[in-house]
This record gives sequence, structure tokens and C-alpha cells, in this order.
Amino acid sequence: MGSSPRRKESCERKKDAILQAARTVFARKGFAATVVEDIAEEAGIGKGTLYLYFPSKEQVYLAALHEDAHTLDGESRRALAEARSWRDALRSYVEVRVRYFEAHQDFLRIYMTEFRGMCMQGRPLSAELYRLAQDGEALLAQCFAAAAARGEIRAVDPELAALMVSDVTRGLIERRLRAWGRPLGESDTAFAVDMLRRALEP
Amino acid sequence: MGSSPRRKESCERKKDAILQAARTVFARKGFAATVVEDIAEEAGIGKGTLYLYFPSKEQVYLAALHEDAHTLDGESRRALAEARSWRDALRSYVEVRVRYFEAHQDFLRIYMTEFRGMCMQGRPLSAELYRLAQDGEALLAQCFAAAAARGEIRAVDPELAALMVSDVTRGLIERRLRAWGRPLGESDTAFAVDMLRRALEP
DNA sequence: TGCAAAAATGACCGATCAGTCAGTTTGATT
DNA sequence: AATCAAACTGACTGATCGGTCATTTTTGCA
Repeated sequence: MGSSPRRKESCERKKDAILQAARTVFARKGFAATVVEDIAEEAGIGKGTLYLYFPSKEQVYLAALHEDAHTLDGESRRALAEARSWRDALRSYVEVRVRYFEAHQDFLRIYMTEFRGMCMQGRPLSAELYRLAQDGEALLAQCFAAAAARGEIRAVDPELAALMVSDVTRGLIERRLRAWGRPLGESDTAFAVDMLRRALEP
Repeated sequence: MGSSPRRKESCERKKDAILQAARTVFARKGFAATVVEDIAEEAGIGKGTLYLYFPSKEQVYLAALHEDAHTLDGESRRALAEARSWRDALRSYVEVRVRYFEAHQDFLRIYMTEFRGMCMQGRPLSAELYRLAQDGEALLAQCFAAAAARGEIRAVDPELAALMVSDVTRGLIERRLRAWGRPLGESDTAFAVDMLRRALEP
């Protein structure tokens, strides 16, 4: 599709436009209920054109997911690397994720709704996505292990602690997204971080 | 479909058989990928017969979900009512849910995979299911509020605390189901309960 | 046993949709 | 202006599947 460098760039731009449209539509209707023509329309192109840039509906879906997952992973890593203490790390990790998902609700809706569902069905769907998820947790676990070695937190199993942080974070995010129940500002995040800190302190 | 009491009972038995088949198939393939004929075959009947007992694929799905959700709700209530202290309540709540889902993995797969996804899409899907979920959390919140009033736990927002317990429990359940990562026995449940206790203690 | 009503069935219908491809438009080059 | 290839398009196809209904089988009763 693109041979000269000029062509190549315009091709990439179009791919991005398609992905952005896909995020919007998938987020609104879910994978199964989304019709490829809707994505094309949202992107302002014909259905046939979409198939020039992606080989299938599923590949569009995965490409959108991958891009965002990588960005989130990068931001999480940066946050953890900059943290000066385990408390900082914990707070940053939770806040970065909550903020990212707030700013990319489309992605979140897809990620939470379909990706987790597909995992649950046993189908791995994408080894890379799976690895990214694991890596995020492993990073946090390492951080806890180090803090435990320094005696700053109790000698808990760092992996289990990281998983628990993940679970709590996911809850925060999902609740924000649904906007069910009473509206929650920052207070719920602060509460959750505080609870986790207390649970980990010596 | 059933007029005499004799008829009525056989009708209920058949409905149950269909629901059990539906659970198996929905759990294996998800809602969208499940074909009504698969459910009928699993139940050992023809497709037309299924439509004599349920008006649509979606109603079969919801009926299966409702039945299990009610049972789980009942067991949760009983566990909380029997608890003699907030620690007991916390442990029981988590354990009852983990055990129930372990014993009803089919239900769990449906519940976790599709129901949550559908909620996330904004579609309420079933007001009753939604209410049951809320009720479970409210019950736990009440329990925490009482304990806080008695000074047994810190003066936390009981609703937020209950939500956090929910999130952690869900994580335990999902991990058990996926059987990804290292195999976890009872240790993760015990760990989670212990962490939550520490976070709540004065 | 005979018979009518109830229950069960699966071929069939209409709608949907992912993916294709023959034809059209665009724009770069001579 | 003429040419041509790359980009684009949307009508079309084949397959799928939820739900129906004319027909067959079973049941309960006289």
C-alpha cells in the first residue's frame, strides 16, 4: 500500500484514523454488535478501503487494543521508575491507571468489556496483550519485594499484594466508567490507596 | 404448556434441563457465539421445543443468570447473618462467594464474561440482576457501619469499604477461573482477607 | 384399541454481515 | 492533454442464525 516514504506516511495516518474510528464504535457497541461498515463510515471511508489497511475486523480490534495497551504500559513503567518510595509507587500506579482510563474511556470500554471476556473464555486472543498485563503486575510486585527486603513493609508475598492492588484499581476504574451509584470524585481513589497502604505497613 | 399439576411439574423439570444445558453452552462459547440449536442439542431436544419453554435466546440467558444470582444472594445473606463479628462477616462473605463460584464455574463464566460486559455498555440488561449486585454490597456496608459505630473498626466510609471487598473478591474468583499464572490454593483467599482486616482495624 | 389434544420437531424464512471484486476516481508523470 | 497505476468504492455473495409453523409423535383417556 505504501512504497515511497511519502506514501508510507499517508498510509500510517489513514491507519490511525481507522483505529480511532474503531475505538469509538467498538466502545459504543461492543465487538459483536459492531458492523464493519460503521467503522468505515465513522472514519469517512468506504468499507472496501478499510480492508485495504486491515485484513479483518478482528485485526482492527486488536490493533486498537495493542496501541493503547502499550502506551499505558509505558506510563505505568515511568511512574514506577520515578517513585521514591513504595508509598509513592503505590499511589502513582493507581493514579496513572485511573487517569489513563479516564482520558481514554473508549479504550477502557473495549478493554474491560471484551478483552477480559475473551480471556475468560479460555481464548488467549493475543499473547502480547496477555504479556503486557502480566508485566504490569510483575513490576509492582518487584517494587513490593524490594520494600519488604528493606523492611519498609510487612513480609507479604509481593505477587499476591500486586494482584490485590490490580483488583482494587480495576474496581475504581470500572465504577468511574459506569457512573452507577453515587458519583465519586477523587475520594474513592484516595480511600483505596490509603487502605492498601495500611494493609502493607509493618 | 402445563395445566394439570402433573403437567406443570414436568414442564418445570424440562425448563430446568434447558437452563442447565444453556449454562454449559453459554459458559463454553459466550452469548454471541452460542447458537440456539447447540443449547437444544445439549438438552436433548429440538430447537422448536426450546421455544415452547422460552420466548427467545436472551430470555434463556437471563433466566439462567437470575436463578444462580438469587441462590448466591441467599447464601451471602445467610453467611452475613450468622457472622458473630465483623471479621467473621468479612471472611464468610469472601469465602462464600469464592466457594459458590468454584462450584458453579459455568455460571461464573457467564456472569463475569457477558453480564459485566453488557453492563459496561450502558445497557442495564436486567434491573433485577443489578439490584442483587447492589444489595450484596449494601449488606456488607451495613455490617461495616455497625462495626464502626461500635468502634471495632476505623471510621471508614462503609460503602467504599464494601466496594473494595467486592473488588478484591472478584479478583480472587477470576484468577481461580482462568488458572493462568501460578496455581493458587486457599492461600490467596486467606491473604486477601488478612490484608482487608488490617486495612480496617483501628 | 381408537382418538383427540398436547408436545415435539426440524426444514424453512428473512435478516444480517464479513469479506470480495469489478468498476470508478485520483493524481502523478510525460 | 494523455496515460496509467494506485487508491478507493459499495453492490454483491455466501454463510450464519434467530425464530416460525406445518407436520409428526406422544400422551392421556374413554
